[in-house]
Amino acid sequence: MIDTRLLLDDFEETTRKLARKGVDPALVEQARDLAEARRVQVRAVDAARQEMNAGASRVGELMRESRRDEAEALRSELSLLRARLEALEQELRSVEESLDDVTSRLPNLPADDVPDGRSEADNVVLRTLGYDPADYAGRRWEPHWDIAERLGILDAQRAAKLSGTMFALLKGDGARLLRGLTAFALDMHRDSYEEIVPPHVVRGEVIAKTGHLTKFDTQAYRLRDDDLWLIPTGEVALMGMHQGEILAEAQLPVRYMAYTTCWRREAGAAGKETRGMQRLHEFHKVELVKLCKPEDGETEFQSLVADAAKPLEALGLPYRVVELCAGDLTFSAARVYDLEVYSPGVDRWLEVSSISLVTDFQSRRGQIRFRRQGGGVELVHALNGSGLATPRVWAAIVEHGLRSDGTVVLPPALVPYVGVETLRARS
RNA sequence: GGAGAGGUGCGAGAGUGGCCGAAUCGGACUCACUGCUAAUGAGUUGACUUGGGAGACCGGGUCCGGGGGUUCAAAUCCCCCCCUCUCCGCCA
Repeated sequence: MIDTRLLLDDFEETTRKLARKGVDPALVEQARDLAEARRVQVRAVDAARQEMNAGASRVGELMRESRRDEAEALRSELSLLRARLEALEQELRSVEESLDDVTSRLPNLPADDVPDGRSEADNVVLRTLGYDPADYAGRRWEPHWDIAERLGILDAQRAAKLSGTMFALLKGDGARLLRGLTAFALDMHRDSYEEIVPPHVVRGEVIAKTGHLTKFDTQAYRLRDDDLWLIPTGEVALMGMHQGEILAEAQLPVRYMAYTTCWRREAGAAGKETRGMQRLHEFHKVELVKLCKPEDGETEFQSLVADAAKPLEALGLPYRVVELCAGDLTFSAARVYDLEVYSPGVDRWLEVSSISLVTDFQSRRGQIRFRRQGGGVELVHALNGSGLATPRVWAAIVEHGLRSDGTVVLPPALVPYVGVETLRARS
């Protein structure tokens, strides 16, 4: 959530920034009015409580001095005051509820230099690496699902039998390729990120504070008999680790990575772009997250982008870096770069990593803070991004490695991890 | 899953209805002493919120695992939940 102080102290500017993200100014105004109403109500409640507290200690004094009659009289007086106080408190709660309801619909502010724009069409390609259209002319490319089925490393039929559409079942070298990819990515980042194996099932409270469980975000699967949820991304577990904590300045930046399974309901996503490994209810991913001081956010962001790109380069996959325009930014992000890998099989750029600078948006709800050396407590800034999302990278490797004889050559960097140089159909 | 014990500030730990945002010890920070470090002495040291002030700061309110309740008054009494530890059971 955003800082409600911004609504009160810097309303014009905040409205303008949120408008770039497509937020109706009327909603911002509504939030501001409620924030003001809350302050007024807080003052009223505090005044009543002050009176209450003074009266209560006066009763104590009178009792000690054995002035029973006076004490009794004051007690019944305070009894009435208490009723009034409770009414005021009730009103305050109701204002706070409305305020929370409205502010929970306000996204994070975009960073100032994020390009204007309304949709995906206005996103800016910052750089393209390793891609030459000429490389793909003059020969036939196949989508990975066809190649993989032929090689017997992906079995969509049986996955559907077990679990329905948008699930994958990998076999043989396909399974090994997945396992190799994750080990490869984890090794690549081992010096800068601490590897974590978190629980894959978390409390509703934890996931809610990461912003992945709102009225509008119903991606996560819930366990039927418990208030526990399957993580839609490792970010949820990693960001949840320090909720409610005040870290020492010297601990920052915190850099974690985790290889986890991710589960997403992907409601409404059925259809054409879900074939093969493009979009799954269950997939595997190495996630990177950082917590840092506010002033280090942009630097950490750029290095996170570089870190996320490193495996793609090492695997020799053509990719591009896209900066999302203000209107296309995700709800909690101030800045997002997407890494997209070119897929010759479908002739499209597929998002394999989305790197977000979340500033203090998540840490405010999660109360993840740090104490400055000289004193003073502040919210940490948070960043996250995929270090390697396996399904689409798996698919890209299969498509790019395709040779005319139907076999698939693996990138050399991966060979030690998979144990073979070529994926071929089992005879 | 069953039985018991317990959750208090940065840490340890006292407090069982008003004098408690909270003893004491430790840690950290500041100052003094000192060539430096150590030691010693003095002092400071929770978060959030609201009001005043340019600010240093000052006043009010809330918070003793979380949520309800009793009471003029709750860290303290009652109920529910969460967590930790010990023992038993089960188990990869």
